[in-house]
Amino acid sequence: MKTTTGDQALIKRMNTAIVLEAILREEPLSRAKISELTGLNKATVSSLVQDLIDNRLVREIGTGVSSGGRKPVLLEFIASAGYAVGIDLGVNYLRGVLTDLRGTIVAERQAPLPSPGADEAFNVLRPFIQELMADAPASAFGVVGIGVGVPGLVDRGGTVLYAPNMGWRDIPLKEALGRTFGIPVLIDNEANVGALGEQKYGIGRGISNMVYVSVGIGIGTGLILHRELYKGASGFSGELGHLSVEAHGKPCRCGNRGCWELYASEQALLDQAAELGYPRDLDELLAAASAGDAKVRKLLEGIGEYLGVGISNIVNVFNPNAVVIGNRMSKAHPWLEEAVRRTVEQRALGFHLRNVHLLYAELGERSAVMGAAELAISAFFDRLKSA
Amino acid sequence: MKTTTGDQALIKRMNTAIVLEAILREEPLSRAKISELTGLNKATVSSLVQDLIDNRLVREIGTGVSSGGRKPVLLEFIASAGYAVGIDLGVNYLRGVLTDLRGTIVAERQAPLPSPGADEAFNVLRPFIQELMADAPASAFGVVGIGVGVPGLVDRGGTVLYAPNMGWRDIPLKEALGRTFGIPVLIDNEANVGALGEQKYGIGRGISNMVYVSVGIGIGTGLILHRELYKGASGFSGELGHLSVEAHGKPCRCGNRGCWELYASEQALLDQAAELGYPRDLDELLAAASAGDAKVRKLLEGIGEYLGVGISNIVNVFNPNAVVIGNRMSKAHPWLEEAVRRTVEQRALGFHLRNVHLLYAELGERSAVMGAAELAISAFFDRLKSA
DNA sequence: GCAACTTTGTTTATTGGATAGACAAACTAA
DNA sequence: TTAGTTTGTCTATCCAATAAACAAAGTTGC
Repeated sequence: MKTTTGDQALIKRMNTAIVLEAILREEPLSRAKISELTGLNKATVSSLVQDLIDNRLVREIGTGVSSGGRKPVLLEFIASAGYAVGIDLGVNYLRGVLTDLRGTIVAERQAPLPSPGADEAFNVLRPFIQELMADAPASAFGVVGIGVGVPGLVDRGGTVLYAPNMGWRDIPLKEALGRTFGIPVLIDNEANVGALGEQKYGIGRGISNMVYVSVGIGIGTGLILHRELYKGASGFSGELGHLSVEAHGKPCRCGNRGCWELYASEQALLDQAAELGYPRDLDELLAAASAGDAKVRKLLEGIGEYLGVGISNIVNVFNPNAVVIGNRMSKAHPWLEEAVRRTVEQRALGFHLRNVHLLYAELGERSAVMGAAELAISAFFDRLKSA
Repeated sequence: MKTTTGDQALIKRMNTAIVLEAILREEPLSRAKISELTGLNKATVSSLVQDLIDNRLVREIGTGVSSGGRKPVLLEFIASAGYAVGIDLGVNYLRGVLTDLRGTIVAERQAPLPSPGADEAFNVLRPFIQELMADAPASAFGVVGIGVGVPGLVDRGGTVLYAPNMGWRDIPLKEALGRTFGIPVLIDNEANVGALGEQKYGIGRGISNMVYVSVGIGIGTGLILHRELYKGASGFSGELGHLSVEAHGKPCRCGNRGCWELYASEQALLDQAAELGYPRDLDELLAAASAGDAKVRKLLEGIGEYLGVGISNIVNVFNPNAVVIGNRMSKAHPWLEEAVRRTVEQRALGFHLRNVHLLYAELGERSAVMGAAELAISAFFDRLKSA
């Protein structure tokens, strides 16, 4: 009597999601067109659209041009029905955005993170998020969530199990932020959110199987398989930076030997450059390369080759549609590209090469923040679907 | 008027599948228990069960013991409602089973494959399958499909793109068999079907994320992620045998260098053994190891270590619940186990090690045939669900 | 052996979402 | 002005699931 007939409700939720997604994909759109596109009956579409309008997610924006009969009433998604906070928590910086529900940036902030201690970081993070949230205009749903990308392993409960470069262990970040702000909080690894950012808003838009390689001081990876972030048995996976590419190579702090990131990361580049007397600074090295410094270019080519070695492995293992290189090293793109491409073409299996694209992050330093915001946005849509 | 009310039908199919799966999982089962287990209303369950009985998939097998009231009527799945053929097409052998819908072997056959040419193979394969099908008892659905595992790359359309050890290129095996037998045919890579076999009927029963490592002359792998075979962009993935573990190691025929299978396969073992004057035969080497031959044991330990190197990579990349070592080398299990375990514990990331089990194939030489049969069985169930 | 209680499974009336088809409104084209 | 087209709503109907009542078949305690 009170229960909504169990599964009758499910099919309504499914169809509502189908209608909403059609609008999101092909705005502006009439009811008739939605019916045609989705195969749902016109009456069904009308009813579901009315619900969406009542829920302030969709609005009518006037009539379109006639195609020989009554003019269609065009519908659009109300992107300003809610806002999301995305945070990129770096080892020594903080980057944040406030976006609308479509991922358009409304406000943006940056701050240094002087000390990496968890308590200190939290004391900086709290007002930082508060200020971003204060920038949100009045809206139907308000700020729908906070997404955070962190440089470490995160479990399903949003606890940062281990962030070596910050010295963190078992920091219950999600719980702490959730208690402070009282809205949904989503935490994930920096590479995972970067992957999400590029897949949703960047160069990887719409790609089903994509591997995002975050090349910074270390190498992290985010796996998007079947359009979803892949997580392993424990909720974290894809530590491809610790894929051993030299079985008897240098020992790594992770316990393994010959890990990929020892040969292909920014750290590897800086170490090699230092041996030649260059400063330990990526931007200065890139300036030198730009000015024509042959020794630096040679170094970059070496890094590119090792990147290619690891990417060949990735291609053979995942047979993805695209590999996207992101984070700080993507700035070196012009001097890496050729060596990476050549190495991968030499090493990866021919059948797999056919379908793979080697791409460089389009959002640059914003891959992670945008992905973090996307975490919050998609969690919001998921809640809509299941309630 | 004629359309089955679009989505009303979907929910019935979903619920029917839920009921059927409950019966499959916890036979024998009463209607009341199913209602309790699934949360579906008793009346709904009764109605759906009646449909299943009408469709000859389920039957009543008498009453169970009372728990203080009317005795329950127990239901069971009719495993003999149909049969499936599973074929393991090897480089020089043919292995086949006929199973019922639960995967119980009803008939089994083996034959040599004298010449690996595609036409000759097909001439042997056709009567081979015919004889297996002739062994099927009369049943409601008859033989519901043929699954085949082949040692090569298979595309989504069931064409064998490349089987190096058989010299095959672009052989439309699915189409040929489909035309001959007029029932559904499913073709997949040997390692993929092996993974499926172990995950459904072997040591990996019920495991969500599992990597099956088929160690034979080469190394193939089958990835089961989220309980499903993972296929990449082109429909084939998981060529982990060609994961480079020595970036500057031996060149491989695949074009890469230092591929894992060059160091950890049966071929690697036989080559090393031959250098020491041993015969090129796995069984003889295992007999020697069994008799206490220290040199052979040392060789096996070396193979185990290299297996461990690759498995550490797998663990770090996929964070699976289990890694299952199968195919011919699983026979060497007693002399590999310790070296594999030690190496993985040294090299894989601690957080990932927590949840991973190192297992050896339980079905032995039958992993692949059973997985092939499972391909046909699950395709049959999928057809039931969608029609 | 009987009354009271339990459990199983079916029957019946109701609910709610999707649909087909009719229809009204708004427009084009000739 | 008239005929035809397109859009969107309305209405009657269908169908699967459900709650509640009910019948059938047990058990248990005295």
